[in-house]
Amino acid sequence: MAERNPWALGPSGGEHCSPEERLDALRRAPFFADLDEGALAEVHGIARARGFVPAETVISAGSPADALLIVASGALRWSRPTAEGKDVVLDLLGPGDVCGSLPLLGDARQVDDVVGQTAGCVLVFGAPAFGAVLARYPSVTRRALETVASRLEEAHEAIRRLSVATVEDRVAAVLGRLDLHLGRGAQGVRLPVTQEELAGMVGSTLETVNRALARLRRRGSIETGRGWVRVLRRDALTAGDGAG
Amino acid sequence: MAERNPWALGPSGGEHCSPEERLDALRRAPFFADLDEGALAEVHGIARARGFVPAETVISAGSPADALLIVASGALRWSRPTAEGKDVVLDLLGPGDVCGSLPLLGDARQVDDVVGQTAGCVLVFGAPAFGAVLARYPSVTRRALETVASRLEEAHEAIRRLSVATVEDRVAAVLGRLDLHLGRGAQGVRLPVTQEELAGMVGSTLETVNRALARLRRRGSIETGRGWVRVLRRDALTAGDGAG
DNA sequence: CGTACATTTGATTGAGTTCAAGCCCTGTGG
DNA sequence: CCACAGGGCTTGAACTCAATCAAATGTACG
Repeated sequence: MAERNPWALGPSGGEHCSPEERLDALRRAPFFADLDEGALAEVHGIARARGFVPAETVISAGSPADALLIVASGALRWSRPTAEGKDVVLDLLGPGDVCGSLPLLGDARQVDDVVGQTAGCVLVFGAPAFGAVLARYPSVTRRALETVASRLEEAHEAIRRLSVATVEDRVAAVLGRLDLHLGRGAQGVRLPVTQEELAGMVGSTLETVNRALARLRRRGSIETGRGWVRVLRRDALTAGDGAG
Repeated sequence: MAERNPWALGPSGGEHCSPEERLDALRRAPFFADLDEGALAEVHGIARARGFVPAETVISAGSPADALLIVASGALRWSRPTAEGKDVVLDLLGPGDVCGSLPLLGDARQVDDVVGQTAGCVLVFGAPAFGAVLARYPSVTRRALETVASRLEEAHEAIRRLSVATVEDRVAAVLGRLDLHLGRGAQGVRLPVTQEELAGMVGSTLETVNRALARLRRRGSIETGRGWVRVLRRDALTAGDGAG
């Protein structure tokens, strides 16, 4: 198939991103919604850039809580390790999304793993750097509160779904959200997820997810391929998810 | 059984709480951890008190997001309505806990129901009142951020458990958390939950929860009765929950 | 003392996991 | 250019946990 993969490694191997991409990420980050261009440039100066490739660990659970990341390009997978080794994927993160924790925010250790889903680049704030931003721009704290509150809301929705919906409904819901989330602007992008990762996201198994995807495919809602899923009709997906 | 029920209605029908109880709730609320007694008294003056009885709706999903509540006494049930009518219980709230949403925090409507679990009393902040508190005491925003972040963390843990643990493990985990949460200080309090509510909390059914409780009871970890559960050995409960 | 509601227990059914095997695509190295 | 190997996808069959359906028993409270 001769389709260009928008997540493919760039010429530089994908480990870096341009200053424009970095600034754009800051503009999209809800944290900084109230800042003007000058302030954004200043914040940009405080951050450090770091590239990553697929499967590269960017944050590892148990390490000190000393980094806050903002995704500039590419996608990251945020997952929680379990004793049995079956990681639960909590979210996929795209440009403008935030992850990581800081002592400032009440955490001592990172609890979750964050690894590269595609190649890309993140902006990294250390604790002192982010503290400086908070002190200088009080609006950032309020925006951060909103961001976390809306994440909490999404998490509650995920809990509700895990409680009442079937695997097929949950797969559909996750695909709809990923499409909305990672496919900003562009409709019907190939979402870079394997079926195993989807299983981790809906709390199920590879095989069951495969069967659910097969039904969705037969129904014409999606297309699938090796390592990707394309959502054809987002509305059809979210129709039967038992939402309140 | 001749045991006094600590959640029973008081002489006044439980709809009110004393000024001391209200101040105590504010002291326990993480939001106000940085405030001194003078500031607390001032905040206390801004809030309005409201009593509730069991099963009374305090916040109803879909209503305007114009109230932030802090529990002063008693317990509230925070649940999310589903299309099928099977409410998913997201948490039980005790003294010092916060719930509700405000436009300030990015919400337009309440998404969840909050109803009385026992009798008790809450402190209510309207949007302007809470805005005034935020303006006067900036530390409150930061504390609020910590609070919401820790809630998010708990929600992620719940997601992980729903994904990998059995119903019995989930029941045990929820009981452990409720005991820690609602039984502050006093060990082995009768937790005011029915098995149906527990089912809502672990995403299961009445009957399955009953069988799980029976096993835990046989094992000597809990005692149960009509409308309550007592945790005897909290450590024994959390042993097998498949935590990472 | 009866009524309403919570709990308990049994039988049945079904969605989903687990185990097992085969296929297909892609990248690699001869 | 072809063979091969690894990873991801697909499918089948047995099995398991939990939901569902159906009573019966207990218990608080008017």
